[in-house]
Amino acid sequence: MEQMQSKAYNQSSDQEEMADLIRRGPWTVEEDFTLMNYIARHGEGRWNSLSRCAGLNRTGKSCRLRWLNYLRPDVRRGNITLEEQLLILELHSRWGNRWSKIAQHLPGRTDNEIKNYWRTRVQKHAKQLKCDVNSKQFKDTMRYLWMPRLVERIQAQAATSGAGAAASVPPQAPVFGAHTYSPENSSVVASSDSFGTDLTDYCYNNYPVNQDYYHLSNYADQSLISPTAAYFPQGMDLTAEESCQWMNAGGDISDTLWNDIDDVC
DNA sequence: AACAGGCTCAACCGCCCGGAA
DNA sequence: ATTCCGGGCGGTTGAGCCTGT
Repeated sequence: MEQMQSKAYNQSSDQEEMADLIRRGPWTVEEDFTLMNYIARHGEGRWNSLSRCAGLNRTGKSCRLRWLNYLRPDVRRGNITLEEQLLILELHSRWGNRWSKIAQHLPGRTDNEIKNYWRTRVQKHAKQLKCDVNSKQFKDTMRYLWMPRLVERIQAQAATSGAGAAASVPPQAPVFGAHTYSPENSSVVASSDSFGTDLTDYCYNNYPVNQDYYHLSNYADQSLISPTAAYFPQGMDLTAEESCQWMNAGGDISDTLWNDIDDVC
């Protein structure tokens, strides 16, 4: 650690004096404590002066990042849930790499965390499929295979969790109007924003209160019972047959994808 | 047990934007 | 109108951990 921290200092001659003052690299417990204490007493913002006043030899940016991504009390860490994964896929298909915007709809998750999830999990699959993450091919795979699979697994999870989970469903379980989750009513394809809005609003409103309240089974109707039927509707860019052909053409790749989807899910 | 390769994620970088001076 | 500064954002890096051999 000592080595790493000393290595982290700038080493150019002109910057030597600065390097003595400005620390970089991993934060120590003491620094975290100092930052948290200062923010508790004075609030956040004006990060450069905050850093100075708090006696932290860090850049303002570093302090801000540490606070927002790690120290903030409402930061949630740990595994991204199935529901969160689905939401990320959905929102990313709408907004692209607007991580902070996506993060706003996943309470407690930081843009950094979502970005990392996307890069390590989602991009990995694009790589395995030998296609670009922004290609239509990969987006179709996500839309027609990955996301339905996620919904399927979420349902299965809800079913196996049994009455206990059911009991935690809020009295007014969101049905999201007449909308069911399928690609055509997702804003990915259709102009309607209703699914995304409803879903994200629901997540935002309920997730911080009780995680159990947030599960997609509540707004899934019979169309989700058979994802393959529900997800390859008429008029889609890719028909079920085309999708199957495309996947089968991949041979091992398709098997790998399914396995990976299960792994990731 | 030791090693290599892959993966994760905290942290940094560079760019951009908006507001104040 | 211009410059400066704080803050936000997406992209990238690399140390440490994990896993397979």
